[in-house]
Amino acid sequence: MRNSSGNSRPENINKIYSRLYKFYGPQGWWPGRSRFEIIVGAILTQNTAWTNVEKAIAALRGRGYLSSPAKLHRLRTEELSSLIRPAGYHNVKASRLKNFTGFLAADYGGSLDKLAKTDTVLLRKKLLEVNGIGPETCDSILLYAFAKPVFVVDAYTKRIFSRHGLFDETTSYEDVQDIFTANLPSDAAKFNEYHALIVKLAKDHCRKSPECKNCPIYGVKIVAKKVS
DNA sequence: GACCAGGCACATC
DNA sequence: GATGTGCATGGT
Repeated sequence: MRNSSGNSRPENINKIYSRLYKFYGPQGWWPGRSRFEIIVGAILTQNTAWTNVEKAIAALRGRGYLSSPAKLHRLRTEELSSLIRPAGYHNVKASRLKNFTGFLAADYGGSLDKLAKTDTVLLRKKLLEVNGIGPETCDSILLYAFAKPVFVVDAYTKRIFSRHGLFDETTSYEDVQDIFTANLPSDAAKFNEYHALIVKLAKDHCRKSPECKNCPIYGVKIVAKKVS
């Protein structure tokens, strides 16, 4: 059986980006009206379809709770949980949202501007210490809310690029991230678009049929220079 | 009615 | 360190 990781057409990570961008065009991520909305969305979308997240965001926005982190922080956890119910896992996510707003209040006086000025490496470390913020949520916040040049890895990235021979499916989050970072210019706009394009590709082709010949990277073996 | 969706924490071995 | 499990709703 011929699979899509066949070695007939080797291309590098940067070239795959160009190919996807030409095929799909700009994706306009992240869908959010403010930095805080993007952060809330990043937590709510954990293992959840975005259409469900939109309902929860709309409920919060309609009541003015997304106008400032402090406002959301003052909301009772039970009520917050009830408002975000459509996004699923509403009890854990309500706690996670309040963990973030609590962290912001305690360490940055509730100021997203102050947080934005923090050194990226330090900020990443601190965000990962917040219960409920793991690597993908953390990096989504850094990239999409604060335009930091951090590559976001998700289940789609692993599925697609392992299928095309770039790494083994069991490769860790950090190792996958290092491969992309080492093979692309450190450009937040490009990281933004690339991750969004991977999600688009996954939804468009690679979930239902890895053998789909209309896929823009069908039959391509993706290669990378070694991570030092 | 099964399966999946832009994860994460925690228990257990 | 690897593996298993709970968390939950809504679309296909």
